[in-house]
Amino acid sequence: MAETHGTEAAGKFPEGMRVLAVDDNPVCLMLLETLLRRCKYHATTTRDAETALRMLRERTEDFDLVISDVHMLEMDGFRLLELIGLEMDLPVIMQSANGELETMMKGVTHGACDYLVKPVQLKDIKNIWQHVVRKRKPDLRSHNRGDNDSADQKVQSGNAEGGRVGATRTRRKYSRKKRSDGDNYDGNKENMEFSTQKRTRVVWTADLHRDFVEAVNQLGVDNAVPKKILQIMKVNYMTRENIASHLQKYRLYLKRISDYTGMSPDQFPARWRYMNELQCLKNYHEHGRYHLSPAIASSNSSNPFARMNSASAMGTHGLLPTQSVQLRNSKSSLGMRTVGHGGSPLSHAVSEPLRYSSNSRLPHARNCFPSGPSGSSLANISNGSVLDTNYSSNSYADMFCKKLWETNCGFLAHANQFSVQSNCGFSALANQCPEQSNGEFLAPASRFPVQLNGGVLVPANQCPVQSNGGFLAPANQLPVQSNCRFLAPADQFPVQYPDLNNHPLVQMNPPSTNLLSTVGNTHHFPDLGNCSKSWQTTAPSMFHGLYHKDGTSLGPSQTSIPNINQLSNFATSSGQVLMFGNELHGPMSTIMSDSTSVTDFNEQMGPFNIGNNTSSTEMLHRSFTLGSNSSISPTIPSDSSISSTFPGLQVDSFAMPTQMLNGGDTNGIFPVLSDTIDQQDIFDQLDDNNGFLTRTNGPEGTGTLDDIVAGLFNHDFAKGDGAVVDEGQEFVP
DNA sequence: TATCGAATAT
DNA sequence: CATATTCGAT
Repeated sequence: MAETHGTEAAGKFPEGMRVLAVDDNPVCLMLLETLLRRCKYHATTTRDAETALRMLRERTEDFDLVISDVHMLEMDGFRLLELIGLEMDLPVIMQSANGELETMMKGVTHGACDYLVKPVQLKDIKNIWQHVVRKRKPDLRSHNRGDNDSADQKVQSGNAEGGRVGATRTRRKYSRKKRSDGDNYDGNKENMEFSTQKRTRVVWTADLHRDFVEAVNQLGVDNAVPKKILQIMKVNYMTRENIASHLQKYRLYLKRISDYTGMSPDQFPARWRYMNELQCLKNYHEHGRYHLSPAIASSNSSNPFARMNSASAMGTHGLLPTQSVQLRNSKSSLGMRTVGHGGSPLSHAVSEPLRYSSNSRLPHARNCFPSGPSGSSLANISNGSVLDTNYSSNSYADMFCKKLWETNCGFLAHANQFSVQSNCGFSALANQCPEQSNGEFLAPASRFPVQLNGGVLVPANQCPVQSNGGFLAPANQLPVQSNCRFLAPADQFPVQYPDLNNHPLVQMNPPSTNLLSTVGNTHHFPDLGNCSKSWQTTAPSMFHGLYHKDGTSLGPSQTSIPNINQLSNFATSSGQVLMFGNELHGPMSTIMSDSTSVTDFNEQMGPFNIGNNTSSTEMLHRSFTLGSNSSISPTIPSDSSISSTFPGLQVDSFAMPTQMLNGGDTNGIFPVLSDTIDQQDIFDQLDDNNGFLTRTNGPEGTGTLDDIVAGLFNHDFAKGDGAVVDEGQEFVP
């Protein structure tokens, strides 16, 4: 059989193969080394396993294969074998003078790819390179199955899944379905039990998941079945079962989304874009401008709505309604989980939610709690600071958003409340809607939110001509919005509200840190050394109950929390919904390709990102770490993302609000002027955000935090009804 | 621990 | 194939 050597094919492999030889017997070791050299391998020798392990750990990639004696003083060869099997993916050959079958069996079942009986001879050593090849090219082995390759034989004979033994870690090592293979299952079972090699599982990386989602989209959610998905994905090491398992989880995830929104998953792009545009409008209203980025805006930068090509707009952050959390320790996620916000202080206080099915752990309201703006909570609100405490969760932010949309942004508004439409609204310009033979107009996708198919036929008589010559497309012409008009009256727009009348109790911990020293209403940050930055508080709170008696910030130790069950359906540990955006990437591509990158005020400005998980303590630390003026401060994260987004861009080492960096794609958030990031602008935004969160002198009902929180609790704090939350007390509205 | 993601069973 | 249960982690 012609062996393929993979990457070595071009070279002289196996010549120069790097072998680490371990034997505490110097004579044996020397003999082994000699043999290795004679085979033109590159041999490294050591007399103790500890050293070998250290060498391997430090530079795994410098070795191709390990030969170890079984009987050694300090560390048994089997132990070494085990550790190598666990930590790295190297072929290991055991050798000993003991030719007992039992010992050899132990070696092989513990993951050794070969077992040599001393005295080792040249012919034994000559062929060991095959183990390396096999290890590196797992798919070769399926072809090898049944081949009479001598080195193969030994390995395969003890294992039903010889074709997969020793596969790289991301590959399945064995599979029960192979039971029906016909060969000796009992023996295999034993091997499984004895095997000390890490059991390999498919790890769904973001990339894999993206491919998966693409495949699902390609097939259509309803038609997507594991087998077809697998075919499209073309991942040779995965089984249909792997896909099925993931699909199961993915469907549950989609279900959570639709439960949350009342929309089917494919309706999301519309909603999303709508939110985005509302945000844009809001920014425009408040600031009278859009932030166009000369560095990144393309030629048709006059289209202020076409900014779907930012990661934030794509949903990696920001515009997605923020989430409440199911409290638990953080873990990585593909975004398909119920939980979020790692390290919540409440994690110990909650129990596992009801499990209707083990893969669908539907969140129980009890496991969720709302919190305030980024890194803050009621405690922070109470003293007017926006500092971190241990509270973190997003559902307040969510409600906050909704309130703001309602009161400020016209989320539930009629079309005529979108004044910006007069120049750049949702209406399609007539000359961009080619008339069809049937008298209808084909609106370009970029003008309408959900035209996954590249356009929509808008009957002319349903598109009232606007003063600018555009047509206002009614939502019912937009395919995905079957149950609501795009510019619909409020009652037709399915905004999800939390059930504020149902308040399960949730334990809340008081903040564990108090980094602040308070001077007047300005907070200083002692941890920051010489840093002169301070955080101006802007608003005292009406929530007196949240003050500690001595005036320091204190959160409620127990309070009533609105039932936010509806909001708890998706969350990620970072407050981001990573895969969500990715999933939309495909459907959105039509829009994106016809879009212009526009830097708006970042998500911080609006309500959407308030629930960012980035603790503001951390943020402040980073933000106000003042670097030298000559280089990028290492404390600034995401430098690389900046520079990759803006090649050649000089980033001054100023205080960079981390949260902005985290808050989305730089395309979407950085005010970029003349190829430099405008520091002042960032701080302006930051200040504005802070003010936005905490101002008290806004128009009535326009979304001061107190207004909103009061609203959440159905309680008129403004009337001075007094504290409702106190330490150890239950809040009764 | 509780509870995840993936594997496996039904 | 869909759904439920189990498994192996952390």
